[in-house]
Amino acid sequence: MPELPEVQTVLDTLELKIKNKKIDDIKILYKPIVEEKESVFKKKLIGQHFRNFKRRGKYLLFEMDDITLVSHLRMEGKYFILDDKTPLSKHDHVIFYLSDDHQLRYNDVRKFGRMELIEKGDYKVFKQLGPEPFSSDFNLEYCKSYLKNKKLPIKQVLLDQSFVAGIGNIYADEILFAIKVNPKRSADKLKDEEIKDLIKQTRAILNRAIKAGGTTIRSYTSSLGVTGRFQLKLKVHTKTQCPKCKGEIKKIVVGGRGTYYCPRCQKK
DNA sequence: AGTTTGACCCGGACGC
DNA sequence: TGCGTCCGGGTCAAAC
Repeated sequence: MPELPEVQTVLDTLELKIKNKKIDDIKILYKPIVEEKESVFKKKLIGQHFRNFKRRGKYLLFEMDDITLVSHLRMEGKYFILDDKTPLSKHDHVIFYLSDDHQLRYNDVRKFGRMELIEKGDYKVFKQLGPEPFSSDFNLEYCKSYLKNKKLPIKQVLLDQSFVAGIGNIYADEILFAIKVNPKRSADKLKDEEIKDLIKQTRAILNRAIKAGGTTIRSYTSSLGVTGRFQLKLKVHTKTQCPKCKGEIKKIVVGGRGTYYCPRCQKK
């Protein structure tokens, strides 16, 4: 499940591979992935070059000459850059034929990913998104006022993209472990010091993961696809033993999501 | 009106 | 081998 760091890694890898490449043709094999009508999508993108590569939350933004292609990988979306001779694989859904005999292929086992076109600079599709974790908008005042009357478990709030953009299930667990807060703690019960730490650790963990993603870029192979699979060493998520107290890591369900935490280190 | 919950989209993995 | 259930990111509708 790509979260902010993986999306950033995918973006950086694609920038390295296809910047300024032109789209000659497009094939859509599974229509619901693309929000636009196929004819509109093709008409607006064919002939355009990949100029700039940006990210907002977990969304990839490909700025073309006249329009921006927005892509969300959801659970398992991947991009592959392959030459024309490579046979299609089972879950390839959208093919961009590039002008250099290569293809950018969107592959998605679950078919949950989505693509859409927006006019350049028209960010109203992101109006529900909260601040970027690295931006100055994600600060103590903002967090305090957002969390003030929230009775939901803090884990659930971390996953809410309107609070802060880009955090998913894995990093939410890691962040809460880092700040020693129980995932079920009511969001309004975090102390100022803990909120401060939440901001700090969120940035630290995402930064470390992005750095680890750099490894992914260097070791990129076309057959594995541009998945941005992170290399960051996890401390709680999917673990059984706490690296701090050596106690047992528990798995529970919070807000319908599998949640790992250490009952001894993370206070309710 | 604002907040919270739940269904939905899909197919691989897993249990029986 | 086969069937049923679970999982999950984001969206949207329904319920509170």
